[in-house]
Amino acid sequence: MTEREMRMKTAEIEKITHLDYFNIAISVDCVIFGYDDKELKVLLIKSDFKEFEGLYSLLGDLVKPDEDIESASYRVLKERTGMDDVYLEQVQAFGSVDRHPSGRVITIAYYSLIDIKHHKLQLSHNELSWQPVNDIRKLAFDHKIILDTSLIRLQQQVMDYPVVFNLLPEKFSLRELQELYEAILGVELDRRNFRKKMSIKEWLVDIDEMESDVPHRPGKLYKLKPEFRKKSGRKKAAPIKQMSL
Amino acid sequence: MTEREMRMKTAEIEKITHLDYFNIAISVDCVIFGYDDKELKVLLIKSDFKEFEGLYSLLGDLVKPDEDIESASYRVLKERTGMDDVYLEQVQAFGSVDRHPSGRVITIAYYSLIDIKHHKLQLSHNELSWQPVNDIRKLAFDHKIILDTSLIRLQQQVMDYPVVFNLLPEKFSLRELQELYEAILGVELDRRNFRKKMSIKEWLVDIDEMESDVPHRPGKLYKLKPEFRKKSGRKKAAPIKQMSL
DNA sequence: TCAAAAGTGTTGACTTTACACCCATGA
DNA sequence: TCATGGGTGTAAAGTCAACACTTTTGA
Repeated sequence: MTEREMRMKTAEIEKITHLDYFNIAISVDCVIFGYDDKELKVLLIKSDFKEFEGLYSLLGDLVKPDEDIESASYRVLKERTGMDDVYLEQVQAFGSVDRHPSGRVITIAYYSLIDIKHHKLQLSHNELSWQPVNDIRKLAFDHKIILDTSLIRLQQQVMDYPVVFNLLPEKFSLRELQELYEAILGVELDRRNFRKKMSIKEWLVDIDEMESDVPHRPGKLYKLKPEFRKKSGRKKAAPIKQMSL
Repeated sequence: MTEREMRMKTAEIEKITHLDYFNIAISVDCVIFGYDDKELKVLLIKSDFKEFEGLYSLLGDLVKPDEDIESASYRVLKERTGMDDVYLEQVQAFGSVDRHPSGRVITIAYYSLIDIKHHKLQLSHNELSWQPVNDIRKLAFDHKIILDTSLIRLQQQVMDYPVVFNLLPEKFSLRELQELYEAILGVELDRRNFRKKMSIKEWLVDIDEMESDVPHRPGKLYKLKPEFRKKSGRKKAAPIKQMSL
């Protein structure tokens, strides 16, 4: 690189920096929750940014000018998990001036609930990994705050609406369901009271099958009644033309 | 330089790569609630967009590149109401591609609760007006949806936290407080049960004064205990250098 | 036969709702 | 003296929390 080229680069960056003073980029970040091994997990990726070397971050991308923000988060989900038709809900926007090292980027956080078993796909590829929510101490950017906020939101939702089923396979036992609630809420629940409450809510249908492969008395299996199967997803991701990266 | 380091983007390069995407404008819109004449009201302005001639819209502005989104909404509030130190809370972002006729604008909605009596200022100036929330049928842009979403959020908050006091003067009677809850929630409440609940919550302090100017037996006046006076406002608006418009 | 979880009801504490009368004030 | 809301308690219904024993299965 000649000195002239070096100077050019500087000038170019100068111009960009200036431009960027008048412009704000907007991204979506997805807090993708899964449930496995009796723990609530979240899908993370090794950060690409030098500034955050060694840290993980949420999955996100810039919003394209011709794409709804909800579609953008569906796109990120689909690109990263291969899954479509998932539960997705906006949490809120995060927009501190200094939250992103390369400039002004306001991000809109979404949280998503997926059945981790349906995934298993492009994991070892990029540096994606499922990590237990409770073990996470630090993330790139302000992603730890986004995660914490999303978890609180999930905990609130879970108390009122039948959303946790998006984290489970279609058929599940009451024990699995209770353990999932316990993992999300971080509390222990009384089994009899839990079952009573579930039967009052009338969310479940007994499908007359039993667990198998358990080292103890098998429990009945249930499904969520179809009328409660709201993916909350009104819009699907637009077809992906090209994989980013 | 290892291959991984090569693959790692620096912040500078990231900035260049994604220059294309700095093409979306971002705004805040404030749903400013007030309470007067036993009705919940919202502060609106005549839209100056041809596309929305005759319609009102929420108060908003573009976010400046060097300003936090929360500060931006404080700024809008201060510019429009002259009030500082108000209750303000983010609702969510709205980002449909076609929500704004003059281009791609993603907006972040905030709702605010103010004491309408402390306002009264620059009202007749621009075309600001307080309108009863229940009478509003149509607004410019997607502002009706933003309003509806904000109202639902307010209703949820009100059930759990002592926020309604931001809509009242410092001293108020239990009747006024109850009427306010009724206006927000759109239900009638039982007076005895309402008073019992308030006394259990222990939010109020009896200031040993009575109403005056009421055409009936005066009630006691109360204040909110100072420890509950959370404006939720961590950040104030940055000092305004120049009035927009 | 042991370990592990399935399945199942009752009681007391607390919360919520419904409801009615006398009182103080201003017009 | 009348109209208006202030101020107050109780009982019944419903919800929530705590708690233990028998049964079924696989190892």
